[in-house]
Amino acid sequence: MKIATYNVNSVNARMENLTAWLKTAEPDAVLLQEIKCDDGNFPFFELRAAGYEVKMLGQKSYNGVAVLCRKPLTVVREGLPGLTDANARYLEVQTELNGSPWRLASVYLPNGNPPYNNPADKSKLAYKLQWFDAFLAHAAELQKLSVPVVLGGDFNVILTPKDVYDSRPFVHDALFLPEVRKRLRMLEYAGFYDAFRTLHPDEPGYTFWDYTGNALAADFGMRIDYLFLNAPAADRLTACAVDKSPRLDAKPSDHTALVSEFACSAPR
DNA sequence: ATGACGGTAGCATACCGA
Repeated sequence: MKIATYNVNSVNARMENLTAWLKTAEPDAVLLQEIKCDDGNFPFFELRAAGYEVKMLGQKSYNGVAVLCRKPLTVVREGLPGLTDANARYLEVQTELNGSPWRLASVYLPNGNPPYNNPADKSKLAYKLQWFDAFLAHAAELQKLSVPVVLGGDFNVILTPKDVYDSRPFVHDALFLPEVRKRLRMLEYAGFYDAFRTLHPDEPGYTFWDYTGNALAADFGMRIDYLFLNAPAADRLTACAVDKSPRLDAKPSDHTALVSEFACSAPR
């Protein structure tokens, strides 16, 4: 049973890539970020035809998250508790996979960097930290669940220096600031396991390569997309890998897919 | 410090991203 996360950078611009990838990768559930449309423009029928139930939290032009699943989905929450957020960044659903209930959330954390025309502006970083704190508080609540939980998406965090081709250009970047990385470690301390790093302690695991320059060819990547698992999900984890194939397609997203595989039941 | 590249809105160019 496979659960993936994929920042598509516009679901409509990526439909050829996405449907081709769904056919070859055969994930049971996919957490999408940056769908960049509202429900009036979302390709419900095409994804249904590809074999997936869909729940989405959309927004015109920017952001937007969705969950695709081979099995029926129930929306548990749109947005985070205690946070008034104009942006569509969090969608939590309940489903049944391999005959047991699973809780899945598609997460798109704010970037946090200032606009180019105002490098001194700290308001986007403040929003990122506020969003992160609301997310951590909710993640702590989710620890009370006994069912497997997967919190996956684009976290916009380079967790450690080995999660980027070179950390030196990023020391003042909102993806690598100490207060941002500390918050992602807090998610781990709260009992959520980094699926990729749990199984691959030394591989880069990059999930993003910039469109510009020779970033892809030179492998100037970063690991900013994650699947975080509570203990019941981590006990079922059998594999986790970056699938670089969507990034190598024509007209790709700048991110690629991260895929975890799970056994039917936890070991005893 | 800036720009490269791509997507969206909307029709020129501004905003956003990481």
